[in-house]
Amino acid sequence: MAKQKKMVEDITSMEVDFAKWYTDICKKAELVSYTSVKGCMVIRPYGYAIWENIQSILDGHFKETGHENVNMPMFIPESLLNKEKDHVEGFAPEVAWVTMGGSEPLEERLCVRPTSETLFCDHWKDIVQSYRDLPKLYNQWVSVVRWEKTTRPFLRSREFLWQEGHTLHATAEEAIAETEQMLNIYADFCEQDLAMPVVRGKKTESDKFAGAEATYAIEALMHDGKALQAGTSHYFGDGFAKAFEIQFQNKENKLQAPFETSWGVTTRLIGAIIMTHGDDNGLCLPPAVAPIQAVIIPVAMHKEGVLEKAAELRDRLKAAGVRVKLDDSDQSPGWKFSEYEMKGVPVRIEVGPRDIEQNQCVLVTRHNREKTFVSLDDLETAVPEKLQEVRDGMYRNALENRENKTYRCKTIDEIKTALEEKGDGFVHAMWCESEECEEKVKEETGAGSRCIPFAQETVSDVCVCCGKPARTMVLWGKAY
RNA sequence: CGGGGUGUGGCGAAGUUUGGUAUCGCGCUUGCUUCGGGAGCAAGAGGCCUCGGGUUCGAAUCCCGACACUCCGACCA
Repeated sequence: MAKQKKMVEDITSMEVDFAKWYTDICKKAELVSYTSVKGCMVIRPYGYAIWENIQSILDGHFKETGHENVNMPMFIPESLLNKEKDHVEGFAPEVAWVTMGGSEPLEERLCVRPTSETLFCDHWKDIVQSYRDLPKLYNQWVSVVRWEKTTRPFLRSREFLWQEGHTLHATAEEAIAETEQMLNIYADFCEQDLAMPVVRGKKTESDKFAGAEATYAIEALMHDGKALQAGTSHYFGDGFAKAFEIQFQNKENKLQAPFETSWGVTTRLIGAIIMTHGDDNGLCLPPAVAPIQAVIIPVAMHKEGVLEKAAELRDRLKAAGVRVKLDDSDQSPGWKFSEYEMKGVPVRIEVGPRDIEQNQCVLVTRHNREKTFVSLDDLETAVPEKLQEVRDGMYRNALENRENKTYRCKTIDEIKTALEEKGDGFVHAMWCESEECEEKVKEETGAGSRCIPFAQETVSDVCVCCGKPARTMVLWGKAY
C-alpha cells in the first residue's frame, strides 16, 4: 500500500512509537478513559459498543452449540481457591483480597475472582449426581480482577471483561471434543468477523493454564510483529473434579469423577483489533463488530434537498440492516472525513448537490481509501458488498503482514538474525520438547514459545537449540 | 517488582534552573459567513498548577512523602 498522507496530526505515527500510537488511538477514538485506580479503565460507549457486538456474535455461537449462560458470585473464599494446588499457585500472586465487611474484619478473607473454575466446581458438586445430569455446558459474561503490575488499556488491565465457559462431561473424549470445538469457534470468529488470521495450537507444558491438563490457544501477530494470545481453551481432565469431590453415578452404577473444560476470550480482543488493523489515520474496524458500519456525510448540507436526501438514504440503509449513522452536525465535511477515519468506520458515504443531480453518491472504504461512485438506486446492495470487500481486504492485509513477518529458522543464531534484520515476528522452528531448550531460546532470542501449531511443518530434523532429534515445530515470538 | 521519563483549564505544551498578578495553541460557548479532505472573523466561558506534608512575608517553582500515567525488563488474558 502506498504511504498515505497523515491527516490526523494528533496521532503519533506507528513507526515513530508503536506503544504511543496504540494509546493515542485508545484515547482519541474515544474507546477508553483512565480512572483514578491504576489499571482500571472506563470503557466508553464507542469502545463498549464494539464489545457488545463481539458478545452478541459469540453468544450466538455458544447458544447454537448448546451452552447456557449463568452468573457466579464475584467472591471466592480463600479455602475454596486453595483446593486445587496448581491453580492457587498460578493465581495467588495476582489476586485482590477483601478482608473487611463494613468495619468488621472477615472470618475468612475473600478473593475477588481472577477466574471462576473453583466456583463452578463448588456448585457442580451440589447439583451433579447422575450421568443424566451431564454434560453441564455453562458460560458467563462477567469481569474478573488480576492485580497486574504493568497495565495497558485492553491488553492488560486489573479488571477486565470476558466470557468464561465452563463445562463438565461424563467422558474424557467428550470434554476434549468440547475444548477443540470452542477453540475453533474462537478461531473462526477471529478470522471471519474480526478479519484477523490466527494460528491454532497447543501450549507447551510450561505455558499451560494453572491446573490444566492441556491448554489450547489462538495466536495472532500484531502490526509491530509481536504476538498476542487472542483466546484460550483448556482441558482439565478430572483433576479439578477430584480436588472438589464432584462425582456422578455412571450407567454401570459406579461412582466416577467427571471431566472438565474452560475457555475464554476477553476485551483484549479490542486491543488485537486495534493493533492488527489500525494505521496512522486511526482505527480500522472489521465491519462485523463496527458500531457504525457506514457513515453518511452530507456535503454543502445547507443547500436545498441535501439533508432530506441524506436522511432518506440513512432510512433505506437502516431498513436493509446496515448500522448506519448520518452526521448532520455543523462540522465541515473535511473534519468529518478525518473523524470517522480515526474512528475506523468501514464505509463512508458522501452525498452532495452534484451527486444528487446525477442520482449517485460516493462510497469510500476505510482500509484502502478507495472511492467509487454508486447509483443511489443500488445503495442497498452496494453498501453490504463494500462491507464484505472491506472485511476481505483487511484480512488479506493482516495475513500478508503475518506472512512477511514469519521466519523459518534452523538455529538460534538464525532466529536472532531474522528478528534483528527483519524485525519482530513469528518464528517457525523445531523443538526437542525439553523445557531447558524452550527456556534457552527465550533467554537468547527474546522470543518465547507461543504454541505448538496444529498445522505442523518440518523446518529441520533437529531441535533449534540442542541439535537432538526434533519432535515438534513450535511457533515462537515476543508476546504482549 | 527493578530501572528511566512525565504530571499546569477537556487535550497538547511554556513557565520550575534564579520563589513575586498563571501564559500560549487546539478544543468549548454565542453570532455571522462558509461547506467535495480537520473553514474564516468577532465576542466569551473555563485552572485548590496530581495529592499530602514542610520551608518562606509569599510556592506551579525549593525540600520530604504518596499516587497516577508512560517507556525498558521480569510475570501474566
